[in-house]
Amino acid sequence: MEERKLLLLGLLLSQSQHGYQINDFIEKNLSGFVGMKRSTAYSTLDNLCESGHVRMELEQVGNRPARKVYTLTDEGRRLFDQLLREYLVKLEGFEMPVEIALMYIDSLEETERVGWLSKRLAAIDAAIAALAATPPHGFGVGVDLAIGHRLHMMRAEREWLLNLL
Amino acid sequence: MEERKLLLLGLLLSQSQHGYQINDFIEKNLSGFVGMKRSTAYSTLDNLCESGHVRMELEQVGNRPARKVYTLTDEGRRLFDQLLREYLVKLEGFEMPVEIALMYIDSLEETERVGWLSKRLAAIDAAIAALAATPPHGFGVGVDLAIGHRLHMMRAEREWLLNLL
DNA sequence: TTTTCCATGTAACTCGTTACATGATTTC
DNA sequence: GAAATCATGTAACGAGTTACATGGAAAA
Repeated sequence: MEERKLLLLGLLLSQSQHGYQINDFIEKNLSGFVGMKRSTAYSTLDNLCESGHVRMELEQVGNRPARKVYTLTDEGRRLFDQLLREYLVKLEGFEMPVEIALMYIDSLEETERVGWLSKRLAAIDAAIAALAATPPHGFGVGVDLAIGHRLHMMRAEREWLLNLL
Repeated sequence: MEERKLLLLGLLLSQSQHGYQINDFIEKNLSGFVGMKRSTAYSTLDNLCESGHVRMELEQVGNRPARKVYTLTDEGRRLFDQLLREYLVKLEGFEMPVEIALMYIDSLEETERVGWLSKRLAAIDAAIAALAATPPHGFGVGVDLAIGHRLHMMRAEREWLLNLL
């Protein structure tokens, strides 16, 4: 959850926003990069509110369901600072499901082995192409940096696969 | 869960084993690579038993708690084959928590930014050294292949960090 | 007028971890 | 006699997803 919290707190750094707005931003600008679902954002925002890291105000527009506008509090800013540093050094995420499969790859025959690895290669190529095609957002240098990181890691896998094949 | 199932089914491929034995093997040979906890293994084995993918037999040795010896069934073998192929192509695990932090890295001042990134670099170096030092197990080519993959990915991050700094 | 967008949620479920509990046996 | 090892679990919790539910407003 802490990871999602960091994401949300960060999005509230620059401006107060309501839940839908945040989800919208994520979907339109970060989909394919961040995989947080709508309901998760809503309930994480609730939690942050309960813990006092964000403040919530209702905003009525016409006859629609009231918007819940969230604003970062001082404690929220402090939590952000802490989580940012924590995740910057935290070494997690290197475990990849594919590695479990690789452990047992010699239970496949040569031809099939090559076939599935090639399939993986094609999938990675597609993912790289998709991510590389997303335009820079002007949201900040950091986002492009983060996407650059992801691309670098995917290219590394690609290289590894090619070498194996 | 499917990922853990693949791991356990795979360990039962070569021979029937009881829970403690499996946990022991993982701890002694795969710790630092696979992060599955003991209770998780026990309950996953239970599930596999209920679903008929493994068969369980009790084995009494002296006065101790009976060993539960698990054996792969035909359906279990089929599940293994399916999961193996599935995870071989599945593109997941590229999301890394650090990337969320990277998105917001420009909220740190130059000096601190460099400091934390250097810390990460040191942590990665340590992790690489630890993993590279684990001896080959003779368990199968696959395990070394999987560890090689992990090492490759960690070195890729290291490279990326160095380039950034 | 039908579809899409706006804006929120809840309930049920899965997955996994943590901490706890038990009790015999072997080793120091 | 104390500590580590053998061998199993359960209960409670946390995090997240899925599917479902609502209902007005704008656009096609």
